[in-house]
Amino acid sequence: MSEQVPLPSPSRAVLVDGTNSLYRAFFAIPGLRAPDGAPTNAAYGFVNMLLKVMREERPDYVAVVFDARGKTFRHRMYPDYKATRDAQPEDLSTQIPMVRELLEAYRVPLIEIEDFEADDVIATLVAAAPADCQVAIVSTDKDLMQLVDARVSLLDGMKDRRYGPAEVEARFGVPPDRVLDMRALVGDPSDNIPGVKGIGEKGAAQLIREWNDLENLIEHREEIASKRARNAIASQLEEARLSKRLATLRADVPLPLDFEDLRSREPDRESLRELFARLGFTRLLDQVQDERRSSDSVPARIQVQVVDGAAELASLMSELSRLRVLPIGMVMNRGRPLEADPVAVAMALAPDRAAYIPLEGLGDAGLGALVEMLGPVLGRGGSVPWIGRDTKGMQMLFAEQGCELKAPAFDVEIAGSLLDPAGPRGVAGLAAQHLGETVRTWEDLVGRGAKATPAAEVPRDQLAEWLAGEVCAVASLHAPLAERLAADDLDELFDAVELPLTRTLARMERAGVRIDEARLGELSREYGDQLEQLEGEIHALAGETFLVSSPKQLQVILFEKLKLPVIKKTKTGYSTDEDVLEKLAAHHELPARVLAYRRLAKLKNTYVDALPPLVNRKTGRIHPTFHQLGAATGRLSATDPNVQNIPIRTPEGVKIREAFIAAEGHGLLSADYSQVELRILAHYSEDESLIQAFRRGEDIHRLTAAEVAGISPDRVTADQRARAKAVNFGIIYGSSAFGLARQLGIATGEAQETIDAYFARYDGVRRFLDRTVQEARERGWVRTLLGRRRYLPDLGSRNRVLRNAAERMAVNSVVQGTAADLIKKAMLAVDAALEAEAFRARMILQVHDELVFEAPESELERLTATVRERMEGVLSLRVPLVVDVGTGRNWREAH
DNA sequence: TCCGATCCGTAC
DNA sequence: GACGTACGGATCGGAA
Repeated sequence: MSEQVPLPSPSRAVLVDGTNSLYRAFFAIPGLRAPDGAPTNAAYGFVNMLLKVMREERPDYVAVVFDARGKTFRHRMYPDYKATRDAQPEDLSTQIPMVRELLEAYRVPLIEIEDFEADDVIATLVAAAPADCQVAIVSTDKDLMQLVDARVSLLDGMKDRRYGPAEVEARFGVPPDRVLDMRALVGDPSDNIPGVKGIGEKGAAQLIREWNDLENLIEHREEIASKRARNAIASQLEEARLSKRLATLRADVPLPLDFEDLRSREPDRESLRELFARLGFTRLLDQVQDERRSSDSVPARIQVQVVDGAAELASLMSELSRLRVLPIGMVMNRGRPLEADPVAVAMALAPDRAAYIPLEGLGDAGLGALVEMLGPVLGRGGSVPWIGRDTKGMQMLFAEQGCELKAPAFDVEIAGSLLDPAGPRGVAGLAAQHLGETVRTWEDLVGRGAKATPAAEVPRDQLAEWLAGEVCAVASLHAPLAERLAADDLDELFDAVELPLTRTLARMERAGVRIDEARLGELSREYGDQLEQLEGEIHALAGETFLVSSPKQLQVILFEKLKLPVIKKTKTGYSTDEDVLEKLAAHHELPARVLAYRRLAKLKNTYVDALPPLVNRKTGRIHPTFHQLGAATGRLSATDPNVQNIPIRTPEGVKIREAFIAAEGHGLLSADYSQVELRILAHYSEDESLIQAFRRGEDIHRLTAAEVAGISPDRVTADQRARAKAVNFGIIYGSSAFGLARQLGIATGEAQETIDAYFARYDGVRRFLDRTVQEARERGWVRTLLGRRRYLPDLGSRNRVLRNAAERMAVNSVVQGTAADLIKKAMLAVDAALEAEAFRARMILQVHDELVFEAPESELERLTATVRERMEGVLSLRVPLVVDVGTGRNWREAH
């Protein structure tokens, strides 16, 4: 990373004047018809033009804009506007639906705004584009010349012609910002804009050069040298002014989308194939099928060297040690690295050359032999930095073979997620966005879901070509992604936190956690019996049998048969969620039974019965996958199982936590940050009373209650404290009075009073919230303490619901994301200490503000001190960080 | 038969 | 419409 020179990399946008382009295509290519006889010439020409522009511009954003159907605001200004135009040819009109379908398949947004022409929409989009975005407008319409400047150019989609400021001036004799004034004089016969009769292009340019703009020219009309021009202008003042108004583009068109919505996307090749076949576009059909058969640009140029045998492997090794950086990739038969059934490994030796190592070709030793040779190069003492996609998985795979790799020098997926948490994940998406190249996804190769071919059954040459393509794409992505990380000040977060964290997470996942299968078996039977019992009671109360777990059927029973009151609606019907059933319990016995049924069914289905099948038969433990940037805020997420939502709040749920146990002779240690998000809020808000409360180590909810009510903390009731706690969390989540009221079961007005009292007391918090939203709106993104970003395009939405939601996300992302920063750093610090201080303890779980360790019993005491010290000292905020530590035989005891 | 949408509920 | 971030089970209906 650090050797990369940060270069600004401006984004590019292509805005196509669809109406203009379609007309041009219609007249340029006569006669083409689909197999069914429908004319297709304009659609075909249009698509080819679009492809040409996309190929040449490789835009990050793209949109096609059409004139509104029917009249526009210009017709109201001037009833004769475009009065001389012929009606749209019927053969053209019938092709517009085709173009719509094609654009949909290409996943290019089509914009058409009532009352406005394409030009106005384009002008609005140009204004909305990011400041550093290079915009290419595809049109031959002269009105668009007025938009040209250093970052905006006009492109002729069919000819190789580009109008920048210099070209515009060469063509019209005036710079782009004077084009309008010139058009005022010249007019436009095709739009029926009058202009000033008697003045042509040459004369107009001269006049504008001399007098700068129309109004100045009019003011000094007596001084115009040429008598003919003087008279013409004097007699047609209003025509000139009207012409200018008509030619002026509106940049304030209300748009139904945000500029971010224009991000280029991969086409839907299935739909394209179907469309091309239907329309008889055989050349395009062949192209898209070729892409599917063999994969396009990147792999097509890649040389694949298949390494088969010890001698070739040895010669590859000598080549590797000379590389500055080694991109490495792998294919596994099953998704999970720990149940590793690796099929092949590949390395990019150059951006267009890869070595492919099928593991079955290496004899019995297979991967082991390869790892043994690579170890010295890529291991902790090794000299070659390595990069890849899923570098955590790679480390797990190697570690299983006894080779612990050093942390990678780059990971393209992590880099991509850091650059934009909402951006594309896989190599294909990243290559499309950052390289403008097409890379096949794994699904392109093997298919999706149940139909997918197992990796081992894919023919070797296809597998080799695919993996070589991916690993070469990784190689090509390295530099541009690194540049963008540096440009966005994300390089330090990436290098110092996210990259080393891949190694910590790999260690953690390999460690896994032991579960008490016997105990879960007992619980399963117990819950099963109780569920059967409850189901019987529910059916009896309902007077018929039905599927209790079906909200749809339950609705019928509750609201139609029993005529219970409807409390809340969902999108499709009446809600039967917990809230509703609690309220209905006052009317009838049945809802309470359903609640009990649901609670037990949830525990049984989601945890009790789901955990045992996840036990790895080699290790006897479960090995959850931690997704390093699983949440948009920077938090981890976890799957298989999601260990981050194991129950804890109810007595029944706690039993599941008790089934997470330590190995023989070991104990579990749980360390969690106390009130970390509120501490972060205190830090950011610089609110003195919050800060002081945390410094004094007080019960923050009790104190909040006391301060808001203006009483002393020891007089706070349980109810007051609960309310304060809800407000404290509500602040972080951005909840409204309505939401708070609903949660606390109080009136909205009362909730509002509590919130008002809170902000009156904690005005620093109010200022922090306002500042955060304000800055986010200006920049389009928020950032955490360590610079992690999240883009919130909806902050500028005209839809209030979307905008409010984005404002809540802005605040929450700063707080939640900063907490994620903290604990990630803490994980690195603790993990480093475990290694440096030769602990046998292992970090095994992370639950957002909690770390869980497993250690020999004899180590627990020393571990407690080390973990607390590292976690509390991870960063220095305006308030202390406090960590609560507990130990025990199972997770409940430890927590 | 498979898959996505919907509803619901668990955690922090 | 109304409280942020996740994952996942069950059901259901439409597509294959």
